[in-house]
Amino acid sequence: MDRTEKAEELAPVERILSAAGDIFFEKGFDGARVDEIASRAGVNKAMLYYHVGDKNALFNAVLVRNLDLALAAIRKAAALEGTAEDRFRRLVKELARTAFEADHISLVFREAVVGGHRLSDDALKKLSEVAMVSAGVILDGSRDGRFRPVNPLLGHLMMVASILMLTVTRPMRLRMNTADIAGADFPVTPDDLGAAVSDVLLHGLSLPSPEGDTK
Amino acid sequence: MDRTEKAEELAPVERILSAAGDIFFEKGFDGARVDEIASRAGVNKAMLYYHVGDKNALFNAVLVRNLDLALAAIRKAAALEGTAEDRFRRLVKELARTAFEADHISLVFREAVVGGHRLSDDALKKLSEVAMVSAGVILDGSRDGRFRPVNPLLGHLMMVASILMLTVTRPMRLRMNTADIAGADFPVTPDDLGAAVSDVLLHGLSLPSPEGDTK
DNA sequence: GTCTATATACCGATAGAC
DNA sequence: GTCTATCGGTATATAGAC
Repeated sequence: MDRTEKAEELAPVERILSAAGDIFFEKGFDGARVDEIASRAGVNKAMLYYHVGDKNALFNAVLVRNLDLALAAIRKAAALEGTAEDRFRRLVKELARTAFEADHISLVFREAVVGGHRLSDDALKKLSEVAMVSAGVILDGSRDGRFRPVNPLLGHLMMVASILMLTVTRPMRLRMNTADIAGADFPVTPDDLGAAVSDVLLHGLSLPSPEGDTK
Repeated sequence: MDRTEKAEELAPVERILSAAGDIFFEKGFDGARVDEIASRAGVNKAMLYYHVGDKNALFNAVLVRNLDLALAAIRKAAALEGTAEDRFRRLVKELARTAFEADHISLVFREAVVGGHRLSDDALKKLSEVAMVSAGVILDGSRDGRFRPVNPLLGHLMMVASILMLTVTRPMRLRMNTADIAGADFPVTPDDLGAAVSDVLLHGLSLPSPEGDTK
Protein backbone atom coordinates (compact mmCIF):
# COMPACT_ATOMS: atom_id res chain seq x y z
CA MET A 1 0.00 0.00 0.00
CA ASP A 2 2.70 2.45 1.00
CA ARG A 3 5.32 1.79 -1.57
CA THR A 4 3.55 1.97 -4.89
CA GLU A 5 6.34 0.73 -7.10
CA LYS A 6 6.03 -1.36 -10.19
CA ALA A 7 6.32 -4.46 -8.04
CA GLU A 8 7.92 -6.26 -10.91
CA GLU A 9 10.04 -8.01 -8.31
CA LEU A 10 8.59 -9.58 -5.20
CA ALA A 11 9.31 -7.93 -1.89
CA PRO A 12 12.59 -9.05 -0.30
CA VAL A 13 10.80 -10.75 2.57
CA GLU A 14 8.66 -12.74 0.16
CA ARG A 15 11.72 -13.84 -1.76
CA ILE A 16 13.43 -14.83 1.47
CA LEU A 17 10.49 -16.88 2.71
CA SER A 18 10.12 -18.56 -0.63
CA ALA A 19 13.80 -19.46 -0.83
CA ALA A 20 13.76 -20.62 2.77
CA GLY A 21 10.81 -22.87 2.02
CA ASP A 22 12.74 -24.51 -0.78
CA ILE A 23 15.93 -25.04 1.18
CA PHE A 24 14.26 -26.15 4.40
CA PHE A 25 12.20 -28.62 2.45
CA GLU A 26 15.24 -29.96 0.67
CA LYS A 27 17.66 -30.18 3.58
CA GLY A 28 15.65 -29.94 6.78
CA PHE A 29 16.25 -27.39 9.50
CA ASP A 30 19.67 -28.56 10.61
CA GLY A 31 20.82 -29.29 7.10
CA ALA A 32 19.77 -25.91 5.72
CA ARG A 33 22.37 -23.17 5.51
CA VAL A 34 21.41 -19.57 6.12
CA ASP A 35 23.99 -18.49 3.57
CA GLU A 36 22.38 -20.65 0.93
CA ILE A 37 18.91 -19.30 1.67
CA ALA A 38 20.14 -15.72 1.48
CA SER A 39 21.98 -16.28 -1.75
CA ARG A 40 19.01 -18.04 -3.36
CA ALA A 41 16.77 -15.18 -2.30
CA GLY A 42 19.24 -12.76 -3.85
CA VAL A 43 19.75 -10.84 -0.64
CA ASN A 44 22.63 -10.38 1.72
CA LYS A 45 22.77 -12.56 4.80
CA ALA A 46 22.82 -9.51 7.05
CA MET A 47 19.66 -8.29 5.36
CA LEU A 48 17.99 -11.60 6.02
CA TYR A 49 18.71 -11.26 9.73
CA TYR A 50 17.61 -7.65 9.64
CA HIS A 51 14.26 -8.36 8.00
CA VAL A 52 13.24 -11.76 9.36
CA GLY A 53 15.34 -12.64 12.38
CA ASP A 54 17.44 -15.66 13.20
CA LYS A 55 17.20 -19.15 11.74
CA ASN A 56 14.44 -20.28 14.07
CA ALA A 57 12.29 -17.24 13.40
CA LEU A 58 12.82 -17.72 9.69
CA PHE A 59 11.76 -21.34 9.87
CA ASN A 60 8.57 -20.65 11.74
CA ALA A 61 7.73 -17.70 9.51
CA VAL A 62 7.84 -20.09 6.57
CA LEU A 63 5.67 -22.64 8.34
CA VAL A 64 3.07 -20.12 9.43
CA ARG A 65 2.83 -18.58 5.98
CA ASN A 66 2.35 -21.98 4.39
CA LEU A 67 -0.17 -23.05 6.98
CA ASP A 68 -2.19 -19.93 6.32
CA LEU A 69 -2.32 -20.74 2.64
CA ALA A 70 -3.21 -24.35 3.30
CA LEU A 71 -5.85 -23.46 5.85
CA ALA A 72 -7.61 -21.13 3.43
CA ALA A 73 -7.61 -23.80 0.70
CA ILE A 74 -8.87 -26.49 3.04
CA ARG A 75 -11.62 -24.35 4.51
CA LYS A 76 -12.85 -23.70 1.00
CA ALA A 77 -12.76 -27.38 0.09
CA ALA A 78 -14.61 -28.38 3.24
CA ALA A 79 -17.54 -26.11 2.42
CA LEU A 80 -20.98 -27.48 3.15
CA GLU A 81 -22.18 -28.24 -0.38
CA GLY A 82 -22.75 -31.93 -1.03
CA THR A 83 -22.71 -35.04 1.12
CA ALA A 84 -19.99 -35.87 3.61
CA GLU A 85 -18.44 -38.08 0.94
CA ASP A 86 -18.35 -35.21 -1.54
CA ARG A 87 -16.78 -32.91 0.98
CA PHE A 88 -14.25 -35.53 1.98
CA ARG A 89 -13.26 -36.11 -1.62
CA ARG A 90 -12.85 -32.39 -2.23
CA LEU A 91 -10.70 -32.12 0.86
CA VAL A 92 -8.41 -34.95 -0.18
CA LYS A 93 -8.09 -33.66 -3.70
CA GLU A 94 -7.24 -30.17 -2.48
CA LEU A 95 -4.64 -31.53 -0.09
CA ALA A 96 -3.07 -33.63 -2.83
CA ARG A 97 -2.86 -30.62 -5.11
CA THR A 98 -1.31 -28.46 -2.41
CA ALA A 99 1.16 -31.17 -1.45
CA PHE A 100 2.37 -31.42 -5.04
CA GLU A 101 3.61 -27.87 -4.75
CA ALA A 102 6.31 -29.27 -2.49
CA ASP A 103 7.17 -26.63 0.07
CA HIS A 104 3.68 -26.07 1.36
CA ILE A 105 2.04 -28.49 3.76
CA SER A 106 4.73 -31.07 3.17
CA LEU A 107 7.23 -28.99 5.09
CA VAL A 108 4.96 -28.90 8.10
CA PHE A 109 4.27 -32.60 7.74
CA ARG A 110 7.96 -33.38 7.75
CA GLU A 111 8.54 -31.30 10.81
CA ALA A 112 5.63 -33.02 12.52
CA VAL A 113 7.07 -36.42 11.69
CA VAL A 114 10.48 -35.60 13.11
CA GLY A 115 8.92 -34.65 16.42
CA GLY A 116 7.58 -31.15 16.02
CA HIS A 117 9.83 -29.80 18.75
CA ARG A 118 10.74 -26.85 16.61
CA LEU A 119 7.18 -25.76 15.83
CA SER A 120 6.20 -22.52 17.48
CA ASP A 121 2.97 -22.24 19.43
CA ASP A 122 1.60 -20.19 16.59
CA ALA A 123 2.32 -22.87 14.00
CA LEU A 124 0.94 -25.53 16.30
CA LYS A 125 -2.27 -23.59 16.72
CA LYS A 126 -2.78 -23.29 13.00
CA LEU A 127 -2.04 -26.97 12.60
CA SER A 128 -4.81 -27.86 15.01
CA GLU A 129 -7.15 -25.56 13.10
CA VAL A 130 -6.47 -27.56 9.96
CA ALA A 131 -7.15 -30.76 11.86
CA MET A 132 -10.41 -29.34 13.16
CA VAL A 133 -11.73 -28.51 9.71
CA SER A 134 -10.86 -31.91 8.35
CA ALA A 135 -12.07 -33.83 11.38
CA GLY A 136 -15.23 -31.74 11.27
CA VAL A 137 -16.14 -33.18 7.89
CA ILE A 138 -15.81 -36.70 9.24
CA LEU A 139 -17.76 -35.83 12.35
CA ASP A 140 -20.57 -34.35 10.27
CA GLY A 141 -20.69 -37.53 8.23
CA SER A 142 -20.98 -39.67 11.33
CA ARG A 143 -23.75 -37.47 12.69
CA ASP A 144 -25.93 -37.52 9.62
CA GLY A 145 -25.58 -41.28 9.34
CA ARG A 146 -23.54 -41.50 6.16
CA PHE A 147 -20.25 -42.35 7.87
CA ARG A 148 -19.55 -45.01 10.43
CA PRO A 149 -18.71 -43.68 13.90
CA VAL A 150 -14.98 -43.35 13.29
CA ASN A 151 -12.88 -41.17 15.55
CA PRO A 152 -12.60 -37.86 13.65
CA LEU A 153 -9.02 -37.05 14.54
CA LEU A 154 -7.98 -40.58 13.64
CA GLY A 155 -9.61 -40.24 10.26
CA HIS A 156 -8.02 -36.88 9.65
CA LEU A 157 -4.54 -38.12 10.53
CA MET A 158 -4.85 -41.21 8.37
CA MET A 159 -5.97 -39.08 5.46
CA VAL A 160 -3.18 -36.55 5.80
CA ALA A 161 -0.56 -39.22 6.39
CA SER A 162 -1.64 -41.16 3.31
CA ILE A 163 -1.59 -38.20 0.95
CA LEU A 164 1.65 -36.75 2.19
CA MET A 165 3.40 -40.10 2.45
CA LEU A 166 2.60 -40.80 -1.17
CA THR A 167 3.78 -37.44 -2.44
CA VAL A 168 6.82 -37.02 -0.26
CA THR A 169 8.31 -40.47 -0.80
CA ARG A 170 7.97 -40.33 -4.54
CA PRO A 171 11.61 -39.49 -5.31
CA MET A 172 12.70 -42.26 -3.00
CA ARG A 173 10.42 -44.83 -4.56
CA LEU A 174 11.89 -44.06 -7.94
CA ARG A 175 15.24 -45.23 -6.59
CA MET A 176 13.70 -48.42 -5.26
CA ASN A 177 12.75 -51.53 -7.12
CA THR A 178 9.00 -51.07 -6.79
CA ALA A 179 8.08 -51.49 -10.42
CA ASP A 180 6.96 -55.06 -9.77
CA ILE A 181 4.67 -54.15 -6.88
CA ALA A 182 3.57 -50.67 -7.91
CA GLY A 183 1.06 -51.84 -10.49
CA ALA A 184 0.01 -50.01 -13.61
CA ASP A 185 -2.74 -48.08 -11.88
CA PHE A 186 -0.50 -46.55 -9.24
CA PRO A 187 -1.58 -42.90 -9.06
CA VAL A 188 0.86 -40.27 -10.30
CA THR A 189 -1.08 -37.03 -10.76
CA PRO A 190 -2.46 -35.25 -7.70
CA ASP A 191 -6.03 -35.85 -8.82
CA ASP A 192 -5.46 -39.57 -9.35
CA LEU A 193 -3.76 -39.75 -6.01
CA GLY A 194 -6.62 -37.99 -4.27
CA ALA A 195 -9.16 -40.25 -5.93
CA ALA A 196 -7.31 -43.42 -5.00
CA VAL A 197 -6.83 -42.41 -1.38
CA SER A 198 -10.44 -41.27 -1.03
CA ASP A 199 -11.59 -44.56 -2.48
CA VAL A 200 -9.70 -46.70 0.04
CA LEU A 201 -10.47 -44.44 2.98
CA LEU A 202 -14.18 -44.24 2.18
CA HIS A 203 -14.86 -47.81 1.13
CA GLY A 204 -12.01 -49.86 2.58
CA LEU A 205 -9.97 -52.73 1.30
CA SER A 206 -12.51 -55.43 2.03
CA LEU A 207 -15.40 -56.23 -0.23
CA PRO A 208 -18.65 -55.66 1.64
CA SER A 209 -19.81 -59.10 2.72
CA PRO A 210 -23.48 -59.88 1.98
CA GLU A 211 -24.26 -60.68 5.59
CA GLY A 212 -22.88 -58.97 8.71
CA ASP A 213 -19.49 -57.41 9.32
CA THR A 214 -16.45 -59.09 10.83
CA LYS A 215 -17.57 -61.47 13.52
CA MET B 1 31.55 -67.67 19.08
CA ASP B 2 35.23 -66.77 19.29
CA ARG B 3 35.29 -64.74 22.42
CA THR B 4 33.52 -66.81 25.02
CA GLU B 5 33.31 -64.23 27.76
CA LYS B 6 30.55 -63.76 30.23
CA ALA B 7 28.82 -61.39 27.83
CA GLU B 8 27.38 -59.55 30.77
CA GLU B 9 27.84 -56.39 28.74
CA LEU B 10 26.75 -56.07 25.16
CA ALA B 11 29.39 -55.91 22.50
CA PRO B 12 30.71 -52.38 21.86
CA VAL B 13 29.28 -52.32 18.37
CA GLU B 14 25.85 -53.24 19.68
CA ARG B 15 26.01 -50.50 22.28
CA ILE B 16 27.09 -48.02 19.63
CA LEU B 17 24.27 -48.92 17.26
CA SER B 18 21.74 -48.79 20.05
CA ALA B 19 22.90 -45.38 21.25
CA ALA B 20 23.04 -44.12 17.68
CA GLY B 21 19.46 -45.24 17.15
CA ASP B 22 18.35 -43.22 20.14
CA ILE B 23 20.20 -40.06 19.21
CA PHE B 24 19.40 -40.19 15.51
CA PHE B 25 15.76 -40.68 16.34
CA GLU B 26 15.79 -37.80 18.77
CA LYS B 27 17.76 -35.25 16.74
CA GLY B 28 17.83 -36.45 13.15
CA PHE B 29 20.97 -37.03 11.14
CA ASP B 30 22.20 -33.45 10.97
CA GLY B 31 21.18 -32.69 14.53
CA ALA B 32 22.89 -35.76 15.99
CA ARG B 33 26.39 -35.36 17.39
CA VAL B 34 28.91 -38.15 17.06
CA ASP B 35 30.38 -37.18 20.41
CA GLU B 36 27.02 -37.62 22.09
CA ILE B 37 26.50 -41.03 20.51
CA ALA B 38 29.92 -42.20 21.58
CA SER B 39 29.48 -40.97 25.11
CA ARG B 40 26.05 -42.55 25.45
CA ALA B 41 27.46 -45.81 24.17
CA GLY B 42 30.22 -45.54 26.73
CA VAL B 43 32.96 -45.76 24.15
CA ASN B 44 35.55 -43.35 22.90
CA LYS B 45 34.80 -41.42 19.75
CA ALA B 46 37.93 -42.75 18.08
CA MET B 47 36.73 -46.27 18.84
CA LEU B 48 33.41 -45.53 17.22
CA TYR B 49 35.15 -44.52 14.01
CA TYR B 50 37.43 -47.53 14.28
CA HIS B 51 34.62 -50.05 14.67
CA VAL B 52 31.77 -48.64 12.60
CA GLY B 53 33.08 -45.95 10.28
CA ASP B 54 32.01 -42.38 9.71
CA LYS B 55 28.67 -40.76 10.51
CA ASN B 56 27.01 -41.89 7.31
CA ALA B 57 28.11 -45.49 7.71
CA LEU B 58 26.91 -45.40 11.31
CA PHE B 59 23.52 -44.08 10.30
CA ASN B 60 22.95 -46.72 7.67
CA ALA B 61 24.20 -49.48 9.93
CA VAL B 62 21.48 -48.48 12.38
CA LEU B 63 18.84 -48.44 9.67
CA VAL B 64 19.81 -51.80 8.23
CA ARG B 65 19.87 -53.45 11.63
CA ASN B 66 16.43 -52.12 12.47
CA LEU B 67 15.05 -53.07 9.08
CA ASP B 68 16.30 -56.60 9.56
CA LEU B 69 14.45 -56.84 12.85
CA ALA B 70 11.31 -55.33 11.39
CA LEU B 71 11.42 -57.55 8.32
CA ALA B 72 11.61 -60.69 10.42
CA ALA B 73 8.66 -59.59 12.55
CA ILE B 74 6.58 -58.62 9.55
CA ARG B 75 7.28 -61.83 7.66
CA LYS B 76 6.09 -63.76 10.67
CA ALA B 77 2.93 -61.69 10.96
CA ALA B 78 2.14 -62.07 7.27
CA ALA B 79 2.16 -65.86 7.52
CA LEU B 80 -0.50 -67.67 5.55
CA GLU B 81 -2.83 -68.74 8.36
CA GLY B 82 -6.26 -67.14 8.19
CA THR B 83 -8.03 -64.93 5.69
CA ALA B 84 -6.52 -61.88 4.05
CA GLU B 85 -8.28 -59.78 6.68
CA ASP B 86 -6.72 -61.80 9.49
CA ARG B 87 -3.28 -61.49 7.98
CA PHE B 88 -3.73 -57.78 7.40
CA ARG B 89 -4.79 -57.23 10.99
CA ARG B 90 -1.81 -59.19 12.29
CA LEU B 91 0.47 -57.13 10.09
CA VAL B 92 -0.88 -53.84 11.32
CA LYS B 93 -0.79 -54.89 14.94
CA GLU B 94 2.80 -56.07 14.60
CA LEU B 95 3.82 -52.81 12.95
CA ALA B 96 2.13 -50.78 15.66
CA ARG B 97 3.93 -52.73 18.36
CA THR B 98 7.28 -52.34 16.66
CA ALA B 99 6.72 -48.64 16.07
CA PHE B 100 6.04 -48.12 19.77
CA GLU B 101 9.59 -49.16 20.46
CA ALA B 102 10.62 -45.81 18.95
CA ASP B 103 13.95 -46.23 17.24
CA HIS B 104 12.97 -49.11 15.02
CA ILE B 105 10.90 -48.62 11.90
CA SER B 106 10.08 -45.06 12.87
CA LEU B 107 13.62 -43.99 12.17
CA VAL B 108 13.44 -45.38 8.67
CA PHE B 109 10.02 -43.83 8.18
CA ARG B 110 11.31 -40.43 9.15
CA GLU B 111 14.22 -40.70 6.82
CA ALA B 112 11.87 -41.75 4.04
CA VAL B 113 9.66 -38.75 4.70
CA VAL B 114 12.52 -36.28 4.56
CA GLY B 115 13.50 -37.53 1.12
CA GLY B 116 15.48 -40.71 1.66
CA HIS B 117 18.57 -39.24 0.04
CA ARG B 118 20.73 -40.59 2.80
CA LEU B 119 19.49 -44.18 2.60
CA SER B 120 22.06 -46.61 1.28
CA ASP B 121 21.17 -49.03 -1.50
CA ASP B 122 21.22 -51.77 1.08
CA ALA B 123 18.66 -50.04 3.29
CA LEU B 124 16.55 -49.23 0.27
CA LYS B 125 16.55 -52.84 -0.80
CA LYS B 126 15.37 -54.02 2.60
CA LEU B 127 12.71 -51.35 2.60
CA SER B 128 11.31 -52.64 -0.65
CA GLU B 129 11.32 -56.17 0.78
CA VAL B 130 9.12 -54.97 3.61
CA ALA B 131 6.81 -53.34 1.10
CA MET B 132 6.63 -56.54 -0.89
CA VAL B 133 5.54 -58.64 2.06
CA SER B 134 2.87 -56.18 3.05
CA ALA B 135 1.65 -55.52 -0.46
CA GLY B 136 1.62 -59.28 -1.00
CA VAL B 137 -1.03 -59.71 1.66
CA ILE B 138 -3.25 -57.17 -0.06
CA LEU B 139 -2.63 -58.73 -3.44
CA ASP B 140 -3.55 -62.17 -2.12
CA GLY B 141 -6.76 -60.73 -0.75
CA SER B 142 -7.67 -59.22 -4.09
CA ARG B 143 -6.95 -62.49 -5.86
CA ASP B 144 -9.09 -64.69 -3.66
CA GLY B 145 -11.98 -62.26 -3.90
CA ARG B 146 -12.06 -61.01 -0.34
CA PHE B 147 -10.49 -57.63 -1.07
CA ARG B 148 -11.43 -55.09 -3.67
CA PRO B 149 -8.87 -54.66 -6.46
CA VAL B 150 -6.86 -51.97 -4.69
CA ASN B 151 -3.33 -51.21 -5.80
CA PRO B 152 -1.14 -53.23 -3.40
CA LEU B 153 1.64 -50.70 -3.01
CA LEU B 154 -0.88 -47.95 -2.40
CA GLY B 155 -2.51 -50.00 0.32
CA HIS B 156 0.80 -50.79 1.91
CA LEU B 157 1.91 -47.17 1.97
CA MET B 158 -1.38 -45.96 3.39
CA MET B 159 -1.16 -48.55 6.12
CA VAL B 160 2.41 -47.77 7.07
CA ALA B 161 1.84 -44.03 6.90
CA SER B 162 -1.21 -44.25 9.14
CA ILE B 163 0.43 -46.32 11.85
CA LEU B 164 3.66 -44.38 11.91
CA MET B 165 1.99 -40.99 11.67
CA LEU B 166 -0.09 -41.80 14.69
CA THR B 167 2.81 -43.03 16.79
CA VAL B 168 5.38 -40.50 15.73
CA THR B 169 3.25 -37.38 16.17
CA ARG B 170 2.05 -38.35 19.59
CA PRO B 171 4.38 -36.07 21.56
CA MET B 172 3.45 -33.20 19.29
CA ARG B 173 -0.26 -33.78 19.65
CA LEU B 174 0.10 -33.60 23.40
CA ARG B 175 1.32 -30.03 22.98
CA MET B 176 -1.62 -29.18 20.74
CA ASN B 177 -5.15 -28.44 21.73
CA THR B 178 -6.63 -31.63 20.32
CA ALA B 179 -8.58 -32.70 23.38
CA ASP B 180 -11.79 -31.41 21.85
CA ILE B 181 -11.39 -33.27 18.57
CA ALA B 182 -9.52 -36.36 19.76
CA GLY B 183 -12.57 -38.06 21.23
CA ALA B 184 -12.60 -40.49 24.12
CA ASP B 185 -11.97 -43.52 21.94
CA PHE B 186 -8.77 -42.22 20.40
CA PRO B 187 -6.38 -45.17 20.50
CA VAL B 188 -3.40 -44.98 22.82
CA THR B 189 -1.99 -48.48 23.16
CA PRO B 190 -0.34 -50.13 20.16
CA ASP B 191 -3.03 -52.80 20.02
CA ASP B 192 -5.85 -50.25 20.09
CA LEU B 193 -4.08 -48.26 17.46
CA GLY B 194 -3.64 -51.27 15.22
CA ALA B 195 -7.27 -52.25 15.63
CA ALA B 196 -8.53 -48.77 14.80
CA VAL B 197 -6.37 -48.40 11.73
CA SER B 198 -7.24 -51.88 10.48
CA ASP B 199 -10.89 -51.09 10.96
CA VAL B 200 -10.83 -47.95 8.83
CA LEU B 201 -8.54 -49.41 6.20
CA LEU B 202 -10.55 -52.60 5.83
CA HIS B 203 -14.08 -51.21 6.03
CA GLY B 204 -13.76 -47.51 5.23
CA LEU B 205 -15.37 -44.42 6.60
CA SER B 206 -18.63 -44.74 4.70
CA LEU B 207 -21.44 -46.94 5.82
CA PRO B 208 -22.11 -49.59 3.19
CA SER B 209 -25.13 -48.38 1.25
CA PRO B 210 -27.87 -51.03 0.77
CA GLU B 211 -27.76 -50.73 -3.01
CA GLY B 212 -24.70 -50.22 -5.21
CA ASP B 213 -21.44 -48.50 -4.42
CA THR B 214 -20.59 -44.88 -5.15
CA LYS B 215 -22.76 -43.40 -7.86
C1' DG C 1 42.82 -52.08 20.06
C1' DT C 2 42.35 -47.91 22.98
C1' DC C 3 42.46 -43.04 24.08
C1' DT C 4 43.99 -37.90 24.05
C1' DA C 5 44.70 -34.12 21.67
C1' DT C 6 44.10 -31.53 17.75
C1' DA C 7 43.72 -30.37 12.78
C1' DT C 8 40.53 -28.36 9.72
C1' DA C 9 36.55 -26.55 8.32
C1' DC C 10 32.21 -24.57 8.63
C1' DC C 11 28.26 -22.08 10.26
C1' DG C 12 25.24 -18.78 12.76
C1' DA C 13 25.24 -14.31 14.04
C1' DT C 14 26.82 -9.47 14.36
C1' DA C 15 29.82 -5.33 14.39
C1' DG C 16 30.50 -1.46 12.06
C1' DA C 17 31.32 1.25 7.71
C1' DC C 18 28.49 3.51 4.28
C1' DG D 1 18.51 0.18 5.00
C1' DT D 2 22.48 -2.20 2.83
C1' DC D 3 26.75 -4.72 2.66
C1' DT D 4 31.62 -6.64 3.98
C1' DA D 5 34.36 -8.69 7.00
C1' DT D 6 34.87 -11.40 10.76
C1' DC D 7 34.18 -13.29 15.52
C1' DG D 8 33.34 -17.13 18.30
C1' DG D 9 31.75 -21.53 18.77
C1' DT D 10 31.44 -26.13 17.38
C1' DA D 11 31.51 -30.20 14.38
C1' DT D 12 33.64 -34.26 11.93
C1' DA D 13 37.42 -36.78 11.52
C1' DT D 14 42.20 -38.34 12.35
C1' DA D 15 47.11 -38.39 13.86
C1' DG D 16 49.85 -40.47 16.87
C1' DA D 17 51.19 -42.11 21.63
C1' DC D 18 50.48 -46.23 24.34
